This record gives sequence, C-alpha cells and structure tokens, in this order.
Amino acid sequence: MGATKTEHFSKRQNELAALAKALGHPARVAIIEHLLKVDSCICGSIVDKLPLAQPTVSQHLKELKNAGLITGTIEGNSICYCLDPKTWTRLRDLLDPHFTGATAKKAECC
Amino acid sequence: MGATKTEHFSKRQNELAALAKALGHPARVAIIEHLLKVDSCICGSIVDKLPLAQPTVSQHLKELKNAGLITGTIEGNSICYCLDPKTWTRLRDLLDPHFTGATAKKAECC
DNA sequence: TCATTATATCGTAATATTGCGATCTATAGA
DNA sequence: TCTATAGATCGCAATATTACGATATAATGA
Repeated sequence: MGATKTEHFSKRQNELAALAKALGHPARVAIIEHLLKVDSCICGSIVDKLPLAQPTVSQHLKELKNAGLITGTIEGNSICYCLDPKTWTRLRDLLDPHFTGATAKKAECC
Repeated sequence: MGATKTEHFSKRQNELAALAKALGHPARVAIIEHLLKVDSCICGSIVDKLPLAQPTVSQHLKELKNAGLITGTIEGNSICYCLDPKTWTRLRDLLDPHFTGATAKKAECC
C-alpha cells in the first residue's frame, strides 16, 4: 500500500509513465522550457530563473536527469545541463499512438 | 512545505504538468491503452483488466477524468469511459514545441 | 594554501499519492 | 419492494514527493 505496483505493468507502460511523471511538475516543465529557450546549454543559472531554492532546483534537475530528459556535463566549476534529444524522440514515439488513436475518436463517443 | 508551488508558474506550465502527471502512473497508462484498444467505449470492465482492486481503479479513473483525458458517461447501470479527443489534441499541442525543439538539438550539445 | 563559487547531498517537515477493505449510492431486474 | 450489480466514496496505512536550511564536495582564482 502506497507503493506503486510497477511490476504488474508492461515495460512500455512503466517507461511512458516514468517520463510523464518527470514532466508532471510545473518547475520541471519550466526547466525544460528554459533549456529550450536559451538553446545553448545553460548551466546553474537555472536556479535564478525559478522561484525555488537551490537545493530544490537541484533535486528537480536530478529527477529530469534520472528520467533521461536532460543530461548534465561537468564544465569546469559548473554543470552544463541540456535536453537529451534521444529521450525526447522516444517520448514522442511512445505518445504518438495515443495521440493518433485518441484524436481519431469522435467527440461524442458515449 | 511539501506542497507544490503552482502559483509561481505559468498557466501553460501548470496545464502541461497536470496532464503529464495524470499520465505519470503505469496503471493510468494501462487504462488509456485499454481504452484505445477496445475502440468502442468500454465500461467498468476496466477493473477486470488491471491488477488492482476496484476502489483503486476507480480512483485512477477519477484522476484521468479530472485531468480531462477521459470522459465518463452514465450508461444505465454502469459508466462508459472513453478518451476525450479535445484534451489529447491539447496535450499534443503543448508538447509539440518541446519535441521539435529538443529533437533538433545536436546530440553532443555539451 | 585559502577563500570563493557552483552544485550536490543530508535531514527533516509538510503534504500528496497509492492501495484497499468497508461501505454507500443508484440503477436494473425479479 | 427486494435483491443484485456497478461504481463511487470513506478512512486508513504505507510510501513518495516537495521544499528548504544546513552542510558537504569540488573546482577556480587569489
């Protein structure tokens, strides 16, 4: 009780759920959108852009990294975070059948 | 503390996060995929397809409904759940710039 | 070497999620 | 009306997430 029963679901379902979960917080969405905007790799100045304390941002970055959505590379004194295109492609592929199937439905299915 | 500071983020960021969060559990992904598969509206037989008790499934359905990803219509004695194409279109639109931007990045950005 | 800067980690409090047994509600059918 | 069935809701226990102050780590520059 309380713990998600991941073992009862398929690898694919768990994979999609894990990626979606990583995006399931506005701070993490904001981080992603910031990385998109600055285009070049931004380092820890992400902290300045968010209304959260440094340890909290660090924790969110860690979760995004664990999910594979971003990478972090040591750049001298600081860390360079950027989006990982591989994982985003994967997420798109995982969601594509859902988008296609769901939007093909008639609005008043029931 | 412990409560997400949603008010500090944009409406768009919160909207995307809420949809992603709703998909952030394998059971809910499984429900969505089942609804996609049966194509016609399936009712409460979803419970039989999942390795979870009826109250738990009901709760997951509620969350998907709150997020707007599915609709539930009373059908005599039972309830007919189906995907809501509007919300799926919206989610695709919200994610599209991310996919486009992220996959356009060179792999070795750092 | 020592101070500074950048970031991660620890520890902890508040809150949210997950899961389910028990129970409630509402419709269907006898 | 009575009973059965489908779902929702309640209440609780276990666990996970969110947030942050304090502190640790590691590279930079004086």
